[in-house]
Amino acid sequence: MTTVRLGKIKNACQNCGVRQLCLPTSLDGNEFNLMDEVVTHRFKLQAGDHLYKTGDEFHGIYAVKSGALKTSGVTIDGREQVTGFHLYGEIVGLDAVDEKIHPCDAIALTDTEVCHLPFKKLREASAKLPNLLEDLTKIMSREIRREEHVLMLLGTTTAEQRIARFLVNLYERLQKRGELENTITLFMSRQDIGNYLGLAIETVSRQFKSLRDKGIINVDKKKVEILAMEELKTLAL
Amino acid sequence: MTTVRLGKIKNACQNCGVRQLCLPTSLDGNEFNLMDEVVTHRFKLQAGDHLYKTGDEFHGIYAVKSGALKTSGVTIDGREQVTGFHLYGEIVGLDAVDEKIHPCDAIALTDTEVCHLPFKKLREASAKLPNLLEDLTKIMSREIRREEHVLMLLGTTTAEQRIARFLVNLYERLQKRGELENTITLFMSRQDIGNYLGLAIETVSRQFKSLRDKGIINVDKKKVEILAMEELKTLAL
DNA sequence: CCGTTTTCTTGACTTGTGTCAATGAGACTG
DNA sequence: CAGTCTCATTGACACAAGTCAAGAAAACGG
Repeated sequence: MTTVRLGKIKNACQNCGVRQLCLPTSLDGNEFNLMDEVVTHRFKLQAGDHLYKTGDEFHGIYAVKSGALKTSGVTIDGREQVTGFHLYGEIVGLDAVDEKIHPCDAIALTDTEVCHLPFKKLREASAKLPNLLEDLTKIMSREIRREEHVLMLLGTTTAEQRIARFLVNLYERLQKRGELENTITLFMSRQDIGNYLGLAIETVSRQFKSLRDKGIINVDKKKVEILAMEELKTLAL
Repeated sequence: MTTVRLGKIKNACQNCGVRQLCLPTSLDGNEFNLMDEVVTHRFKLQAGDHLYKTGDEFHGIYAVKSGALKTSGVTIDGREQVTGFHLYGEIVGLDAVDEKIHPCDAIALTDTEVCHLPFKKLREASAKLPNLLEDLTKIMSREIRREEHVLMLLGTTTAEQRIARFLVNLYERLQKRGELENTITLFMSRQDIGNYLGLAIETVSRQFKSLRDKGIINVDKKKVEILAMEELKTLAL
């Protein structure tokens, strides 16, 4: 549970350009050389490690290269609230650009590799590279939409709907990354799922059981096999 | 209930620079002249008018100059879900930058004035003006944080907490705009509030009544007078 | 390897909040 | 002004999901 301090790990990042970040990049050719200046460090986190903590000074955003992270804030009354799960190919830290202080924790859920992108450099490079600027705004826009999506998910819905939507969403995100198996691995705990979906941990457990009883999924520990995707999607409606 | 089409209203926007947008602007002097090129139109909406609808092509973002808007999407199962209320001084439309299509509706809650900021121009100007670029990223970052805040609000909390937090948040936003009265005007319906907070309209009604019985607020139609702010904040915890 | 701790599951019970239904209060219209 | 609509309030009731509690199953650590 150690916070990774920047600068400690100084191994240069070779294969860490925009293209490999799974960003909606439109960069080509020489521009990549410039981009590589932006990416400074690539380093590893173990499950439970903090990438940053609430209140930490903001130095830049992070591209998740492998593994997964959760971001969670602390509500006014002191409870944890998970605000998102971030798979590889996604970006974390965009919520800190404004105030220059991280408003939430980012914690690795499993062994995870991230690339650090100093935001100042990114901005400077964006001024020279129109395409990069476009990418940057798109990435931020996408993050805004992602959160809106979660908001929609949390509106007045049943526990079953939330769990179903959660599974479908996770499946689709993994599918986009080329993972076509029907079995998805939950890297997060039941606690995290419940917290994220606004449900008690027991409810999460019961819903998994209920879906299993209906023959829609198969749950074994952190492995969830989707047996009837169409039915699952119907429940998600 | 008419959608305002761009281009129909072509009156140039005089007092619509960044400074007046209540943005965290750091622009000075001549740069403003460039900025004024970015702002194209300023126009009025009546209560119920759509600024844009889900699926509309994205032409730019909008700065709310007066009044208030709600943004709401349609969930997979066809229900409306309010994702935010936007007071004057705030920006709407940032969630469309990525896909170039508006993922939600933006509807005026009262008579509202907005400025249209073509995003392409904004981006082009940002490449020349480092400060503008900084502002743009900050604004987007702030929007991301705003939504995270709503997420935290919707996590496992009671109806009373949600209503209390909603009122405190609204009060503080109005206060930042220099409105120091203890009476706030809800420009949105109970329906919208309930939808936004994930509560049934009846529950909203009952919670208002309950807070009134406790002597914490005074409700008369859309006017909410806060009698005991400290107690309200305690309930919000 | 066994003891300890954490995480997950399952059951019994309670309660907050949604649903249904009826009524009241304004706002708008002809 | 009565008639129609929409919006808000209030009450009665049911049920989904939270809480409490106990036990099972992994994970961890020496």
